Amino acid sequence: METFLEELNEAQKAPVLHKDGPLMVIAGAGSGKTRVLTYRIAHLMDQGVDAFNILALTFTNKAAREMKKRIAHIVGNSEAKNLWMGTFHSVFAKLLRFDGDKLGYPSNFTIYDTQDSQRLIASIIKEMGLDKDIYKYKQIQNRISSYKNSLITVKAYFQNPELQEADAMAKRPRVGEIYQNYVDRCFKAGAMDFDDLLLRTNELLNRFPEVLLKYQDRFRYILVDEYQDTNHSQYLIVKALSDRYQNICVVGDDAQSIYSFRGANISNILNFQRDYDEVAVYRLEQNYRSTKNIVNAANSIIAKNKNQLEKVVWTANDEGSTIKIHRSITDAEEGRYVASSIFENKMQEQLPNGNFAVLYRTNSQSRAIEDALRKKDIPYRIYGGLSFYQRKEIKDVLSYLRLVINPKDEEALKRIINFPARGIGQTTLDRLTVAANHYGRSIFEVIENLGKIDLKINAGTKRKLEDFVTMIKSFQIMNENADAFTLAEHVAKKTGILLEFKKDGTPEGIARMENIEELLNGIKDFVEGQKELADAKGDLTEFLEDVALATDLDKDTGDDDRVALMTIHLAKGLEFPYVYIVGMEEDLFPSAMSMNTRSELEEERRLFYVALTRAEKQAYLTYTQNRYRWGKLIDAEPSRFLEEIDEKYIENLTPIENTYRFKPLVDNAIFGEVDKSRLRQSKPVKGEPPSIRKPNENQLRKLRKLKPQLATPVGNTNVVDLNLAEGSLVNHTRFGKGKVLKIEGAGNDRKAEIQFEKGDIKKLLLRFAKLEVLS
DNA sequence: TACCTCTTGATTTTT
DNA sequence: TCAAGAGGTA
Repeated sequence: METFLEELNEAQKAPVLHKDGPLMVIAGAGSGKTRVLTYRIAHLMDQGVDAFNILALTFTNKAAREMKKRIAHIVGNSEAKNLWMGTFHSVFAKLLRFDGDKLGYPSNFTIYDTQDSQRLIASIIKEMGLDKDIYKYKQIQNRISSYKNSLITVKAYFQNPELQEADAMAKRPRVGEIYQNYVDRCFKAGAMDFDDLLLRTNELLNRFPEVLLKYQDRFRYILVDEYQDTNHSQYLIVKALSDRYQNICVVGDDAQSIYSFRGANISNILNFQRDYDEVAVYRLEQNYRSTKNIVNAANSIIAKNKNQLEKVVWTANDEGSTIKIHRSITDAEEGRYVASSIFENKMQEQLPNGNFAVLYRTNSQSRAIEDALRKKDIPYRIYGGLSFYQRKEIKDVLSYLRLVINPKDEEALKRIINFPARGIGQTTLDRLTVAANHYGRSIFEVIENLGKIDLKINAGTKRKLEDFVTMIKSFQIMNENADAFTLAEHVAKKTGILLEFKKDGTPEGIARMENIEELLNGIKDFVEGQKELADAKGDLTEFLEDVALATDLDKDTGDDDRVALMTIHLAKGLEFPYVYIVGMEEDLFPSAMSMNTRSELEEERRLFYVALTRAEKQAYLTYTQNRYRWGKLIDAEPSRFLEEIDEKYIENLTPIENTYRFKPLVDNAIFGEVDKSRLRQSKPVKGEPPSIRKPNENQLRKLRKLKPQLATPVGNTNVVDLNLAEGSLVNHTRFGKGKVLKIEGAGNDRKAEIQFEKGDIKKLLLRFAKLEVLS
């Protein structure tokens, strides 16, 4: 039975065998921390601990699923199914479905995603008659979110003069009122936002000792993964639940704390030893993932940070090759470099696409990489960004389903009451909202009672509203007997939502229809999967909860073999033989928004550390000298992080002196490229990820207008053929007036050296430069 | 209600 | 630069 212990090294074995009392495992990157967690749980079960008494909190639901599978395999019975395992949000959502009624929530409460929250806040701001330029809904939402994560309730807010003053200073004295209204409206709608799932759990455990006791007694062993990324709210939940038995095991790496922007508090892990008595501390320092070169380079970077727990990560793996640094002229060229390098490595080593990952700081960087990979016919998949479930058509269908489960769900109702169009306009909706606020009821209830309320709504509209309610109610009746798939399919057809996109006939409409079909397939899979589980029925509530808390990583990727594109944040916990970290430039990475304080910069550095330590065999760092940002080509400087790596571990593929001797970009006349990617209707590959962009109606309209111009000879002739000579006076959109000193190169490579009046001498590629010839 | 144009913000990361 | 939303007009 215990043979599985032989698969661990001594350092790993110790925390696995530790039985009772608090323990902390400081696990360096790639040191097998998931392994320790998995085996610890298996060992506990093997020692006779009931799976029902174990709670494991992971960072993604996918991680939880995989761990469960692994544990089931190790212990060799079906007990693993009874483990409570998942993200904080999904575990406590489940808990609140049982006991949330004590706080006045229905068990079928809706989970509002960020977009729902923002829309609600926007409409509250509007209803309050506030200036939307001062009260920006996204900023307000952000504020409210951080209040909640710090357990600052509305009441606490109004008792805290400092907070109120801070908002008043920012010329937003009514933030508190917005907060109040927002909380009320969510409650009335039977909805919780992401932060509520944690906040309300805290409230529940604080206010109801018998509930606290019940769960303390149930969760005798608690394990928390990625403890460095927990926020205050999560910290308190863990503290409360573990208080009785003190069997708390946290695993993490302070060097990989990268979520402070959403309230994660690194001091949770730094102070763990102060928070609990007689903490056993274990360190996992041997890295099994990467080469010596990568491990050492990463160590040299993180050493620049001041605030950290002591540890030395080392590896017995091969030396490996140096980290390659590559410079390019533009972001498009950077993409091409990455694509051809992947292609080369693939061919030389005969590797599958799945061995490669491209990591970036911001989602918007994916575009240039995508274009290049597509050109080389290298299959890829983008993770994150606009996720499948956030797409308009998907949210629309889901909104109908949400309304079936919880008719009070205001945001869902507002989305679809007039989509597809059924003659219920904004004016009507406004009147309904006013009435709903007045009576303290939901909009749905107001419509149900139209006859009893005096509203300025004409008979025709009233009938349409009643029809709508009748339709939703018919779905509710159906939901009593049908499974989620049957119902969803019925809804998609009956509401006319499928037809709406079908008849639109544009490529965009077709793509949306296909997405809905994919959603239906997803629901089908889900229903079939759930039926196998003991505690699940495959009903709609379960599905909606799954969806609300799903991340892109959770979505089944299938078995197809693709290069992975994602942000560094999303890559945490993953590993790839070959990793390309692109956009190593100042203001991008480190981000311009995160260089104001030392701690922000240290977080960026930890982010770089995370990025680099994803690589097993080979890491590439690339940067460019010019990059399109905000629609403009801007100068970029190499990231300071490049200089922070010890020289021993790196190799510059593009020495400084070669700055302007790059190969001509013949295949990339700007217009040619943009144009082609827009015109071409990308054929959907099997299981094509939704993130591949298709032209939408707006783009097509523009394209139609553009066409005549594009019919003229290919290439940016009007620019390249500018009547430009040495001595010409020119005007540049950004740099102002200047005089041409020298012209060199030909075709796409043609460039001019210009002395600008402001004093700078710049060398500009003519096919990019926005120049007007003055003489 | 459909269609069009204009304005605005986005490019920091996400459960 | 691009996309989404707001607002105007027929």
